Amino acid sequence: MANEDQRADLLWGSRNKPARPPRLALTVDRIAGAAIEVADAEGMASVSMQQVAARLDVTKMALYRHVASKAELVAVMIESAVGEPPNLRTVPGGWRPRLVTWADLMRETWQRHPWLPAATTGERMTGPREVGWTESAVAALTDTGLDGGERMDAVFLLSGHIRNTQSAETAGTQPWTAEKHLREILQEHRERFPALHEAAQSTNGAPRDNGWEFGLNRILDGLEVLIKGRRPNRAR
Amino acid sequence: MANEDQRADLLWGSRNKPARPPRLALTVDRIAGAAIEVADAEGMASVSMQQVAARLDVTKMALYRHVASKAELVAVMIESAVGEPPNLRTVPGGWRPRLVTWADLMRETWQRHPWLPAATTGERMTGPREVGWTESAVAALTDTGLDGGERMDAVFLLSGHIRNTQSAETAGTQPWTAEKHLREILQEHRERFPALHEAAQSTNGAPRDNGWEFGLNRILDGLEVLIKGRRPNRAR
DNA sequence: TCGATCTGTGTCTATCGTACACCTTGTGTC
DNA sequence: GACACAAGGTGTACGATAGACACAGATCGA
Repeated sequence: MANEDQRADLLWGSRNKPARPPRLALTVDRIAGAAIEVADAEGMASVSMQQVAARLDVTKMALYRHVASKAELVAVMIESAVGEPPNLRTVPGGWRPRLVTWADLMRETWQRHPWLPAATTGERMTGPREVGWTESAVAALTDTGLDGGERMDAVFLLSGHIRNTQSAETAGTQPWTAEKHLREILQEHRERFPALHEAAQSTNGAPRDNGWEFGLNRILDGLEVLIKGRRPNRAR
Repeated sequence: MANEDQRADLLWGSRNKPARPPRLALTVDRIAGAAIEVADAEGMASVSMQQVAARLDVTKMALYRHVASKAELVAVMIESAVGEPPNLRTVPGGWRPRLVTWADLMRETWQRHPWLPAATTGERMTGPREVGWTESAVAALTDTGLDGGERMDAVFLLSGHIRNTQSAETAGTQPWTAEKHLREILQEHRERFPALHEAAQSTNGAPRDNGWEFGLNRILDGLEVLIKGRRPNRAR
């Protein structure tokens, strides 16, 4: 009986709207994918269990069958979004071009998923891919004469710069990056902030990259000073 | 009658527990102060209208008589916590010692209020004191030959480093700063992350400052390279 | 065919920011 | 001195959040 109904449905139109839609099984990957879609489109703040569930046409509680908590979901999102860490051993020219390549790749990834900076803060679970990216960068500094702590500090410095420049979160941190609103305030109180006002004047029209190139070059120059000083014989 | 009761209270014990406690008037400053206390003690995540109100022995809705929104409250907290920006003109030795002084002062402030990094992210209202700190640093770079954009990028780079190293938020960003838990994972998968593992080995026991000194010196060295190249004649 | 095991649903609670209708209380005016 | 009014604090309500827990339907092995 029910069987016959189903057949009739199949014959007369249920192909477009099946009685029981052959819903794809919920999996961690599908959930993470939906969450990433939400985050890409509307930002990390919109990633709630309900939003993600709605996108999968499912109850929010269903997600908890596959994911222990929202924190775990975010962790899976991150691992999925960062992708496989790069292999820099094929990049010629030593540590500096390798770090530049690494930074560019990381920047690309973070631009593709602007929510990554916001998601990768605070105490959280860290996945193998994320650690792999760090491994890549630390490995690029192997022959530099820097000790372990210095190598890790250098990578932290560099990735921190990427975070700061890429993050929509920290973008509003400095007066000149913010809205016109703040520019107006600066204009209005220019006698109170003369150096800022003057600096802002002499930079109008310049293509702003949030200080990305500038900071990257400063950091690498600073590392180079240290590294050259560390192995004075084979310098260059 | 009621009057007599009150008098009796006054005579016989109400001095310790007055019938109507002479509650301090609610003011923006008192609210911000209470909020800062909560944030200092329990972190930014615990700063809710109810928590703050409870500390003042008042309903959460009472706060809205003095503050338009939570965002505004946070803005006032920040302005109050950062304090007056420093005057660096008295610091001798040129731009570099001035920036070091500025960075140290900023670091002190942020250590006193560990929630500041978390609070000063994202789109938000910026107050005059906060802008004043930036003004200080930009002013320190006046005679360096850097153009306006470069001066601002340099300050952004430096303050970003402070944010990254001071922030409890980004502290867990790198594998080695995190809990033993992650250290164990690193130990367990050491064949997968050889460079990280080796670097972690050769740094054990070293006093960790989250890369603060290292990054500061690299950034300043990098700036020095640029500045010296910018004014080759009066180099020093 | 009959359980057992998955997997998704529905209902519930606590907490969040905040809107809105009160009520109380101190103050200025007639 | 009575009274109206405004300022400031209270109580209730709403929608959104994360998540606990009991249940229902399907699927699969014995």
